[in-house]
Amino acid sequence: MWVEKVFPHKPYNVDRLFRRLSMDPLQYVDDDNKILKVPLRMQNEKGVYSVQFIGTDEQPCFEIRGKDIKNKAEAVTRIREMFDFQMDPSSIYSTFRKTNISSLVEKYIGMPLIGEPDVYSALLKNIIHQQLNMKFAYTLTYRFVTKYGTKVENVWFYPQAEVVSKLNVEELRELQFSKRKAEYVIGIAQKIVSSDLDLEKLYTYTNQEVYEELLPVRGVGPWTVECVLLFGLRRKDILPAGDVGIQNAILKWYQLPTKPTKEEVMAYKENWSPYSSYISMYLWESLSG
DNA sequence: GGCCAGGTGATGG
DNA sequence: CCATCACATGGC
Repeated sequence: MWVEKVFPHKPYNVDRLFRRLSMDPLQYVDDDNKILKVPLRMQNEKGVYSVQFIGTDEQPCFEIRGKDIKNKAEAVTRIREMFDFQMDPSSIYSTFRKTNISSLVEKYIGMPLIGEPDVYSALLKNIIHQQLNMKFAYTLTYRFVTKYGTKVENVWFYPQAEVVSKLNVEELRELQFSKRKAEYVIGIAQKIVSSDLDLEKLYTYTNQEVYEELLPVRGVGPWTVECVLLFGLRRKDILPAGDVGIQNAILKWYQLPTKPTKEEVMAYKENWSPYSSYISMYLWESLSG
């Protein structure tokens, strides 16, 4: 067993981190002891790591624990990225200072970007989440992962493409997937298995290149690409302008007469660059408190 | 009961 | 190239 302490910049809003993860029934969240457990695949092996908060917003500190010492460096790096421990709230704040949405920023500054463990999990999850209310989206993902994924030490791993590629539409229909959603999920997995689609190389791509790579894939539209960029690749300047939740949140915070269109949302983005992903998180979070 | 949900592809002009 | 529509089902 090894332990590594990490010290994010302050303020790090740990309550928002735990609150958001708690919405997902697949997450292992121990709110009383401020412990998360994280599933990571490394060298094709599944490992479970614990992340415990032991500081305060003003003096944030996390302890990361794992078993196998040979994976320590990579695990720590990936967990730092997943929970945005390198976040620099003062740069973010000074960017958002100039904008006219200060009440939102004041309320959520210090909330981290919260990533998925890997790009395939991010893609899979966001396809399942397309066009569903959040409650049902989480339920559907839960059914899928608890049926086809793997549980290690009470922590769920999403199934890999090899497993998903062998499913058929009918069995996903039984979980209450739509026919088309089932086709998307299976078709993408088959593309990955046949090497028509390589998600690993996306890490080195620009945002534009990621669009060009993913948009032609059946089942992947602009919203899904943006969610993969934000949650899978952890890009900091993503604002999913077509997202109905973002649109509703902007409607509310700017007290607009009607819900803004995608183009109208896009017009806000330059004010929030290069950190618009944080505004996206704040806006989503503001819909549930 | 009707409208909406952290969309997308297919269709028809 | 753009507008419209079907898709499935839960949540409220």
